[in-house]
Amino acid sequence: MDAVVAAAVAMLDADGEAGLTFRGLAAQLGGGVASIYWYVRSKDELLSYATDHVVARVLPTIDEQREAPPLAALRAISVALFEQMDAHPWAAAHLMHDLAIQENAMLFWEGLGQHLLRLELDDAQRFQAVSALVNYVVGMGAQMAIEQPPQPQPGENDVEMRDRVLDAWADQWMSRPEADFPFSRRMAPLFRRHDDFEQFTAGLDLILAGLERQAGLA
Amino acid sequence: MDAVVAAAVAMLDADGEAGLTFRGLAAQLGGGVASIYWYVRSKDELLSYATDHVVARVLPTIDEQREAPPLAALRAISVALFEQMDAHPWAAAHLMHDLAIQENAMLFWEGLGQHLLRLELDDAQRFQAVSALVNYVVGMGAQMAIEQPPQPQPGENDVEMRDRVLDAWADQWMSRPEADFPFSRRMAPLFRRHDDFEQFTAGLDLILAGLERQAGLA
DNA sequence: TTCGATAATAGAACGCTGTTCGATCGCGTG
DNA sequence: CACGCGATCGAACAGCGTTCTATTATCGAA
Repeated sequence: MDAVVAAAVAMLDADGEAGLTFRGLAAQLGGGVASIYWYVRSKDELLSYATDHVVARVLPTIDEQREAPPLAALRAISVALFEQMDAHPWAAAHLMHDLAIQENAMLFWEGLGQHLLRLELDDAQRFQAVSALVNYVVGMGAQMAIEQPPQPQPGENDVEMRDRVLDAWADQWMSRPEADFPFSRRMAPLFRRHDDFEQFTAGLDLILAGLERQAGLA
Repeated sequence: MDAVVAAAVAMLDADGEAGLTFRGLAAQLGGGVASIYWYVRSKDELLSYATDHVVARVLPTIDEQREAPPLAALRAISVALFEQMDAHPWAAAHLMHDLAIQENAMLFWEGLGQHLLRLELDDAQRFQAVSALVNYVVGMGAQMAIEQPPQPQPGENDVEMRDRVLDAWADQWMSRPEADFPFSRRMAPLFRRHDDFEQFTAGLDLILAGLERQAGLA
């Protein structure tokens, strides 16, 4: 079972979601197609297991942050999940889909929540806060995945592909008339050399700043 | 062409993404399958057109907010897009996928950005802010879509289905041991009667509060 | 009016996918 | 030894997106 999920994760990392097929997975495992169905009920379930498999790697961070100040802990845990989304771009789209399977996603949710219990908020605010944080992290991860399509041109390394994709986006912005798109044109050069991680933390800090104020700490 | 996209949107609204097939779409249009390929290059492209079709309905709001205070305008425009994601849950997953096709998504991005130009921020902060806002709205829309699966049980109206799905989630939380999941168990009753729109705006206001402070307004 | 180019449509087929079925294997227990 | 059960296998099914090639409709130029 672990072997099935591990092989699935490897295939997803290599070729994205379209690259994971039951036939390909069976071939990699040296077995038949139907065998996989003994372990999982469907491809959706397999994707849920695979996603939970990579989410497991944020659990140490959750543990480490147990004694940290609440806001710092929320930040560190969110960053840890984003790093996994960045390393496994296919995962964001399937996170939180089936909590009966995704035990680690449940632990992540709970891990954020426990730090919110330590802030001076009412329960509704806590619920909204954890929801906002989770959706921001997952949404950002999914968006970053779009910018990193798993189809590199032949004879092209990662950084070259990244430059090509970013240039294509920036060109989209620059191709619009200045009068109607002053903002997009102004942002194009920034986007061309933007850093995903930096952009993610900047938005995260906006949410945390709002939370800090709501908790009466700022 | 408009008829193709309109029919596709109708099918997507009815049965979700899995409910849109070229054969079904061709049957609804009273034509052959291959005819659709004269208008779109692939299903992805069709989904991009369909998504842009519903995004078009936020354009009036963007126009109305031209003279509003920047933060209020950012809020109103974001809310308008979320309302479309709520009405068309399939759309969130495809927003911003192909800006060459999704002209209205581009206008939405620009619409947010122009209000950020009116705040006292540097360009990097503006870029990060619009990115955070867009990803939050889209991410939240995608997450809400998960909670609203387009497969109602037979003989069940919308509110009954919603109750059933929400109860299933809340039961997931309540089924964990109290000692390990104090937060989840405490949130379960809130989730059972939570309102998507309220939850969305609460998180949005956190981001806007952080932005307000960053701009030196609070 | 006729003709030819081009926009648009149609049906049939291809290759691939997730999924299911029934038979079969390996192996520890009684 | 034989039984039962966890695990595997090959073959088949229905459906999908996509492509190919042939055919029709439309319309301006001669």
